Amino acid sequence: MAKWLVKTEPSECGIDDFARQPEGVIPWDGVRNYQARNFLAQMQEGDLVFIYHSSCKRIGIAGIVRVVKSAYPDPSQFNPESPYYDPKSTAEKPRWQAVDLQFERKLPALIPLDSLKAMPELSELALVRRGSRLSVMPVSDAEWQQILHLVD
DNA sequence: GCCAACGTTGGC
DNA sequence: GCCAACGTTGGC
Repeated sequence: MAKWLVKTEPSECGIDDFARQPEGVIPWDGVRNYQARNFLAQMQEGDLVFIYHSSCKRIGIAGIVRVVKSAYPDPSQFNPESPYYDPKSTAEKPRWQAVDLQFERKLPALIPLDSLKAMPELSELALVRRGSRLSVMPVSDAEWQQILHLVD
């Protein structure tokens, strides 16, 4: 079972949006970066995903969700009304993928970005690399454990 | 709100 | 294929 991290603005869709409907499924769509998309496509049912809050007051890892449906063509790419509409995408050759995510748990406390940056064990994690804008990234088992040790 | 870093686009 | 211009990301 692989592990991942996704960035999100909590004003758009944060861990509390998952917690509010713990049985519900939230499509993770709108990813429009090829590297991030390639990681999305690798996600398997049952994989665990850190939810990272960016561009907000309290930046950091807020909780964990679970992949409940592996990659499928992101419907928003076909919808002219959507901000994620991509006119170059076709049903035959969709460019973008989405997965479905479900609430797993909130962390006992938010893990601030500063704490993550301070850990030498995480220096390879794209999240803490200078200037990294990757919004979907793999997390190794070792990194996952190191991160959880900060709060569990 | 600022701005550095980055990814994408498009002219050549 | 190069690279300048542009738009976006995201921490501060």
